[in-house]
Amino acid sequence: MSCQVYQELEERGLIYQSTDAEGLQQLLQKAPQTFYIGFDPTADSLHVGSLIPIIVMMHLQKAGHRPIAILGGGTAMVGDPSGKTEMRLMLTPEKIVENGQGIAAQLARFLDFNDNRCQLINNADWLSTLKYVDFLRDIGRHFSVNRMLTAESYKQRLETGLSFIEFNYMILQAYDFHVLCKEQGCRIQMGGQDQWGNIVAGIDLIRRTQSTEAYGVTFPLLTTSNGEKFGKTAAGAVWLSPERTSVLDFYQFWRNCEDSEIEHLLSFFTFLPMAEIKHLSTLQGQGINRAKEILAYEVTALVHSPEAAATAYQTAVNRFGSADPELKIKTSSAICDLKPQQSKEELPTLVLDSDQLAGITLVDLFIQSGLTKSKGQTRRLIEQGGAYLDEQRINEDRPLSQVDLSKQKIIIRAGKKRFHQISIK
RNA sequence: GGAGAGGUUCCCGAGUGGUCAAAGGGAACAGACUGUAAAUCUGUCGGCAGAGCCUUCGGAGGUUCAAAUCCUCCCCUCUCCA
Repeated sequence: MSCQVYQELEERGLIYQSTDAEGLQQLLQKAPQTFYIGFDPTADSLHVGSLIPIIVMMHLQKAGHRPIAILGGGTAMVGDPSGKTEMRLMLTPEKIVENGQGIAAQLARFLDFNDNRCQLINNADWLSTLKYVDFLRDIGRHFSVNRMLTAESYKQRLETGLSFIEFNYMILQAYDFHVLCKEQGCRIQMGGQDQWGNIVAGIDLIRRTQSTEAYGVTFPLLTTSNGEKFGKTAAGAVWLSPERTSVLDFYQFWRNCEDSEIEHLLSFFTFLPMAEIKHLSTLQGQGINRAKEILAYEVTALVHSPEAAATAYQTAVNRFGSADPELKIKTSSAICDLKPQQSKEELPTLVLDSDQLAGITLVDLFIQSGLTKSKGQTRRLIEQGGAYLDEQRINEDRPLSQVDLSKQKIIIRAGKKRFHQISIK
């Protein structure tokens, strides 16, 4: 099995570039390897953009290799200019630590940390105690500025401006790799496509300091058809934490992907066999909607839980109908064990008692639920016919009526797809 | 340190005294069409009220009946020079 893992990744399109595909394959076949991927603690939760690295780690761990997740506690103090057009806001050390804890908890959902099968290490452990002059003499001497400037990640920034602190990022990341190679025998680094320069810098450093051949792999950068970064929506990024992105919204994010993306997304983000994915991707009309349901269910189950995914699925089916009510489309996904029933539904809910609702207008209600952000925006929504109360189009703003208040719950809707439930105490 | 260019609403980018909440494009949102897709078309796109006010054009002052637009100082970015 383990000898197949590189091919598996390749087949799924998870590999964008590789420093030495053949050497790497042999290495992975020969013996269990330690590899590492860095995560920036820029927020206290990961978002869907980090899902690819996580999935790759899962694939490799399943094949018997040992992942190290590096928390960029030290490098976050500097800020990576790669792939960015502007300098990032600097985070306070306290915030970085706090974010790191959130991320660590999330990673534990995906990877097996037992028996040292996976490690989480904060690079602040060695970076924060570095001595500047010593570092320059031992490590800095191995870097050619001329060479660094040719890196794609810097080229872009040379147009708009690059500060020295960011310029150092590459060296620090290379040093991470050097430390991990020396102390953990880690010879493989992986990362997003924009990390190529940083990874290669590490490999060069290791060759010079340790006379060891190290390897690097990058993943493709996901973009939407507009070239936008994947995982950004109107509401911002799609987060893995249910507090930041509700499970239903998370499910819907995948459910609403573009037709043309379905094959990619299934192969990247699910563990379904490739043969099945190929088949699902060829489906047309309602069939492709079933493929999207499978995608949404699988990813939600992975990130949240099968139960949460089932509930989100049920809710969506209640709202929008099922793409394959007779389960004609074959799949190995557990979704086919679920029979959509009317009863189960879980919408994002706002609980208010009747005092708070007394005299409240529909406009205010929409704002309180978070479906809209301002009164003007809500009025516009109503004017344009996109506001609904219990499936009835709202024609004008009005206070909630006695009839509304006598119900236990009311459902408001903005546009076709965004719902919120108000539960009345 | 010297010379020049510039910082405009989510982004890009026009605007150089009133007709500017600020062109145009993108993104976004709503509607129509659909398959909870894409493309397309239509509308919206600072806030509060409802056609009047408030906040916005790097920051702080100033000139003026009136400033994103003029003046002063400051901050930041880029380019060239030392």
